[in-house]
Amino acid sequence: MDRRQEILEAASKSFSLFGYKATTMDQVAKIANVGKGTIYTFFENKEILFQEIVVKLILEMKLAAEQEIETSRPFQENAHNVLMKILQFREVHQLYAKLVEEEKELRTPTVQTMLIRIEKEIVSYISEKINIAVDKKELCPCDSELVAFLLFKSYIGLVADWGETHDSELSEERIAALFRDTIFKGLLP
Amino acid sequence: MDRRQEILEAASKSFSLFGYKATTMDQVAKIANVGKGTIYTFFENKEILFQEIVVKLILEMKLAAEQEIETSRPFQENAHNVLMKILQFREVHQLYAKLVEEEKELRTPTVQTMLIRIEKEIVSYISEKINIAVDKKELCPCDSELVAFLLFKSYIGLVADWGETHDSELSEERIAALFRDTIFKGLLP
DNA sequence: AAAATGACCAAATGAGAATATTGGTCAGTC
DNA sequence: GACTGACCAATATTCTCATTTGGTCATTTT
Repeated sequence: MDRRQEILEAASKSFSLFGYKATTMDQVAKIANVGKGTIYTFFENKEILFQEIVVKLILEMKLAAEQEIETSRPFQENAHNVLMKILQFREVHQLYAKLVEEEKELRTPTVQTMLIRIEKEIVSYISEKINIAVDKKELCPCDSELVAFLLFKSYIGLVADWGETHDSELSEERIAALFRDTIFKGLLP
Repeated sequence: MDRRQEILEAASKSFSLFGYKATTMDQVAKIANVGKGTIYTFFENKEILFQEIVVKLILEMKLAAEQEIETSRPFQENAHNVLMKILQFREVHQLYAKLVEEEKELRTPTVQTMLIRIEKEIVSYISEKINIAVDKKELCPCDSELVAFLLFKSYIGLVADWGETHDSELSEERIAALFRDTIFKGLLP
């Protein structure tokens, strides 16, 4: 069997279960049934190995997002579904959730860097979708990069931070209604 | 002279200069030219003393915000000015800036609690202003609490977090334009 | 000979004892 | 009776030393 692939799977499993810092190369070697040295013939170091796994995570997330899109539906609805899916991904996907947790508690710098990379990817993905919608005249022309950033940060804020200052969680309908009445209303032609 | 007042000023100075954790009661006593025990005749404990100072900070901030408001101008403009003022306050005001820093680096729980309190106060202040604007038919009726939260989180995100993922800072005009074209455009009657 | 291995090493980390500081008290001073 | 600062338990910090870790490379396996 492909040793490289086995190592990737072992590392992915360990990162998902214990996080970046708590995963040792010895452990990865053991799970992959491989000598530790072998890992280094395929991956320069721990961080590079991690990077490759994060790239896979990003692809997975994009795939999950893409599945939420139904071209016949209005942009607003697709955008809402995609953003909610991504935020749900953040909580449900083992690896992503673990990294968010590690960043909050441990502040591992490598994890921090990688999470920023993921966020950048998300924002640029949304930005592309906005550009497409603008071309199709579904939206007014706008600073798509900025609007994407605004949407992402707003959704994160409402879903993840609202609980910090309020007792009850926000319902998805209330969030959808807010965006319908504010940002999207402003963006429609 | 008023001993209570002297203690407050000394504590305020020390909190601003060194943060909450690094400020010792001995130090406050020394700065205030007062025996340590005296502090405890006016304030139950360190946290209560801190609270009182934070309440003052909130008042100061509300005052600064209020000065940005010119009733003859449209809501949008006032809101932008108030929010920018608050964010500037976050960076410029010695005590507020120190607390934000301490929260980021040290994670002092007391500071965390107090910052949440300040944020709550800001959001509820903006929420009130929105309600007034709705009454005056300057804005559509809306979920003012949510819209205030959205505005605050968005502004914070754009001013404070944009730099994390991008090299150049956002200009104030670009921010203003974004909100004009999105959220506010949606809120206007 | 090419690929895989695991004993090995310097550097980082962790445990935990020893020490110093801190928030808070209260017997005594003024 | 307002005020003080030596005092105390509890927490925090520093220091030490043993362990663990990422990464290498001489040796073994295929």
